[in-house]
Amino acid sequence: MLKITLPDGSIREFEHEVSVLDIAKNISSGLAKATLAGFVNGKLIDATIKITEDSTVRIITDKDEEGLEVIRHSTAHLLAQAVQQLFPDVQVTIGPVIENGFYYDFAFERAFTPEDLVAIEKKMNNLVDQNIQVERIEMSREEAIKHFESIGEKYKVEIISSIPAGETISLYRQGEFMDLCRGPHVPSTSKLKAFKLMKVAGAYWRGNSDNEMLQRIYGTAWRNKDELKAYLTLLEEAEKRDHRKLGKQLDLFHLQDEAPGMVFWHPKGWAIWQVVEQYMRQELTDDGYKEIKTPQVVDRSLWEKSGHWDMYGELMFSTHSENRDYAVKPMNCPCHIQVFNQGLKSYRDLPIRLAEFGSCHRNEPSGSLHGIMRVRNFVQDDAHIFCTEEQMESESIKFIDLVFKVYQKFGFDNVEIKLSTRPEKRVGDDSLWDMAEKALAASLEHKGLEFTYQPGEGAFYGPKVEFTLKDSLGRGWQCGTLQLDFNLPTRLGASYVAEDGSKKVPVMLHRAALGSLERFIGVLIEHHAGLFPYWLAPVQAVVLNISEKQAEYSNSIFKQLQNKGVRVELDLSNEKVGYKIRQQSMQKVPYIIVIGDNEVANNQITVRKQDGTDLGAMTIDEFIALDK
RNA sequence: GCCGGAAUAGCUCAGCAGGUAGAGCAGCUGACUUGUAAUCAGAAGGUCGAGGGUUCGAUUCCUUUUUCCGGCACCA
Repeated sequence: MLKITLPDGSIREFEHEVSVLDIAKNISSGLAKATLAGFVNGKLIDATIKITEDSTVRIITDKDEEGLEVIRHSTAHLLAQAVQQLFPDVQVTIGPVIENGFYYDFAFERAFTPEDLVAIEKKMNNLVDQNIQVERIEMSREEAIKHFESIGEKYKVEIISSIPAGETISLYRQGEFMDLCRGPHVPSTSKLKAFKLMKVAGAYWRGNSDNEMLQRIYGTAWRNKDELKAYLTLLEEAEKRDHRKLGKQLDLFHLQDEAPGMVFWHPKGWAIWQVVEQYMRQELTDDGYKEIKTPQVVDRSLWEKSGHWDMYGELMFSTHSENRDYAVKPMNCPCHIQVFNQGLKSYRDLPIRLAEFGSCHRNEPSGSLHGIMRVRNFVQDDAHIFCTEEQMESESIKFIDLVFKVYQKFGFDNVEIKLSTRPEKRVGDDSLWDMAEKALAASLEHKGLEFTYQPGEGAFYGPKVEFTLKDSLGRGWQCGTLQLDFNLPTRLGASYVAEDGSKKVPVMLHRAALGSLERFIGVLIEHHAGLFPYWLAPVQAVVLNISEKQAEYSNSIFKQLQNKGVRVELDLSNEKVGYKIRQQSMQKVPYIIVIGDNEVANNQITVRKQDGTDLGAMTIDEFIALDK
């Protein structure tokens, strides 16, 4: 007798061992049809595996998140099967689930073409129609190795060899195709109903750039066609919001061949920049920071002392003059320590918070550049806080508060937090790392914030907290950072006189809320799809006349608005109103002010919002007082 | 940096298989003096990313190179 406990607490008894699928059949045929896998005693397993002991069972269908994962994973296998049928020379490697889909890496003598993708997808659909059963097989390590060696799959052999001894080696067979896999998988290929191959790309074997490059095929997979369609629509929406496209359309900035990864800001883009920078400057002042400015080009010896030359020498722009080597600063912190080091500091002076909107250059690998999101010349809302060990937690907390306040102001309220700990290549004693990692975790916990650890991802001088904000399309952008550093102050000789008269090394907090302003403005563009809120809009209003007769009055309105601090433009061009409104609407100007004979006669303005709402006639003061 | 793709007028894009380029919009000129998302007409606009090669002839083929795009790797 076998007792199966279901999520609602009910217990079903069976004479013989049963699979999740059997249990589902016992409940209803509809459920059986929808069954993809099962959650048995806390473990996700195949629907067809026999359960031999009393168990708690949850049946997984496509309604469950796990169900969708299983679908995606099985679609990756389907892809591999199709590829092997079409290209027998291909070796299969790995095919995991990723956000929104999956990929599979193949070793192939050439790259897949878009035409290949079409053929592969067709073959996949064909395999779905054949409704091939998916079967789990367990093997000993030796058998598995022998099997994959016999069919020339050397990557699989390598993977098996890296599976810890004692772990079960499982394979999945669908038709003639058999893949090494932990599972679980859908019971048959007919469960895979909505997928699409997206793109091909190169990817290093095992993610290591020393290894050979494989051919990766990306795909997306969903529960049904509607979900697939919704996802593809989302991608289209994202494409429309692309900051590179909008940057051109809205005349915000440009990039050109002569300065790869460095932005030419146009008046409108720079207007946004100024709003963002001035806002941050105000917040920093309110929070007790002092703004400074430090040199752009600094002698190599400083970077050697700081450790940057060793770590990042290759990625720094350097120059020389009169037998001296210089580097263009890739970050502000070593210079900030120089400012701190001027004059004797007492514990009474701490914390000292030094901020700088300093222009930094990093010679990022060519392939990593991306619009204004990843550039070689950037400015951060950067600051370094010098404090005592006692102060580091309260300073961290203070900064965390600032980050959330600032993000809120820009309209982001979904923030993810990660804590990156000591990397392999690092400077400083482990005892210092212990202390720093603990302090960061403690301040996050103090704020009651949830976070995940990223082991080994910290900076070479200290651990870091990363703040990733989610935009209106749900995409994540890592912007803010908080790093605790005991090392650079030591290396660069920073000290203060403690209460007992001894000299101590201050703790340094590296912190930025927005991160690179270039990147942050890129995120703002995509988040708002170019339709900036009034306070950020580069042009907040445009005054346009209906005919030449109102030119003079329009000009005086324009002047008055400008005097009241509105970023306003004037359009007196000899065009019809409809045309002018269309032009300004496409430029996404929040308010269009139309001036005709009526407005002149009544000393008023007529206001139209970007979305077409007509706010009617009003005075300038009424317009200024509008809740925007 | 690595794999793959791309580069044509200010912008968006055509240009079949080698015979020195075409559209729409913008810009310019003129007419019209306009009431809420495109008024009409005319003229003009290009070393086809850069260098080298094959060819009688190259935007087209080959090659080198730069930049961009999609990924990978990297991201102090």
